[in-house]
Amino acid sequence: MRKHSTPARTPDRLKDRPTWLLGRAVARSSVLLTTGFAAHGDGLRGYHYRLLASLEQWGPVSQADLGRDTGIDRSDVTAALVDLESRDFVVRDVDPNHRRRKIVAITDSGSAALRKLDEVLDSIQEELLAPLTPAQRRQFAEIMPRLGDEGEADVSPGGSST
Amino acid sequence: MRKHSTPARTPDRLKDRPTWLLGRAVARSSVLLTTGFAAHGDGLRGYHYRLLASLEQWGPVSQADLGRDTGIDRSDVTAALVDLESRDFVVRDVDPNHRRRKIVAITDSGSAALRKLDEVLDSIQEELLAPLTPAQRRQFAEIMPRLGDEGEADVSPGGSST
DNA sequence: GGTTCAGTGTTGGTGCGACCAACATAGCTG
DNA sequence: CAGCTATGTTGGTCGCACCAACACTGAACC
Repeated sequence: MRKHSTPARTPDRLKDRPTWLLGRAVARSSVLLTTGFAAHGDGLRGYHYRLLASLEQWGPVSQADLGRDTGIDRSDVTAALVDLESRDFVVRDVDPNHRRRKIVAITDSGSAALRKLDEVLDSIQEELLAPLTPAQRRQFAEIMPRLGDEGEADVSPGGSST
Repeated sequence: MRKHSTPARTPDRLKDRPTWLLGRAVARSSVLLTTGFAAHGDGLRGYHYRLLASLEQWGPVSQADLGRDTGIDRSDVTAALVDLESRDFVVRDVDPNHRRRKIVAITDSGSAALRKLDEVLDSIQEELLAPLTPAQRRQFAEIMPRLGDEGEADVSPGGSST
């Protein structure tokens, strides 16, 4: 486990700012995620989960499409897939029609790994929302999508997600 | 401006998970922050703001204490302070009682920069919360601190904050 | 009074998520 | 065929968070 990071005291100009609040919440979320993944995730990380989830739900696609679907850069997709392939969670075959293209498909053991990660993630959600009342959880579920969406949203740096 | 990242479509197992929702929200928040800072922030980043804010509010402290206050690692504090000092936003003097220690203090131009950043940040908050009704904003303000706090919270990786 | 010991500032790493640029190659379209 | 676009890959960058090691200081212990 890491050390701390939680500030001993937060300046007034910071402590009520929504961006700060969001950052704090995601910090806790990230702790839960990374420690959970480290403990039961078999060395897999956020990118891996997102890729597997996308493949499981929509079936085989080219790497470029996979990247567009998941919002992950082509180069990062490549790297993560190499990893997943070496674990036999995924197979990549050259598209016979488009010989430059590679069609990626999830394997049975990939699906199994996905389901295992699902359980890990589910327990993390519980832990994350523990401080909230049922009513607050409902409010959370209604508010958050609005903050994330934003019609012409077109960019995105920091957030780790998963 | 960057390119995208927003997934074209999100797998079902992901799209309602609180950790995912949080990640999406913080992604948008981060976009606003980095573009805002890039445009009017004079090359300053989150760490800089946090350090200046802490110094402004609680006055001169040693670097180690600064780190503990802000939750920023000693080594990162050093790097950020070197930066701030070169901009004359901060002065560092050797503590006469503890000659190994350096007392950091914010300068007038540092305070001015802080206030300028405050304005940038304020407008970002507005933009971030734009999709919410006044009632939802109140709920947000009540819910988020609970998610971030968490009594024995002790760790923290990912989240960018600010 | 000398020897441990904790704390301080620095340097140089690591990891993760998100990005960008460039390249060789494969298919089209003109 | 030339020119263009798309694909997978390699190899970078940046921000934030973190860790290890070092030289040094001051204080506590014996």
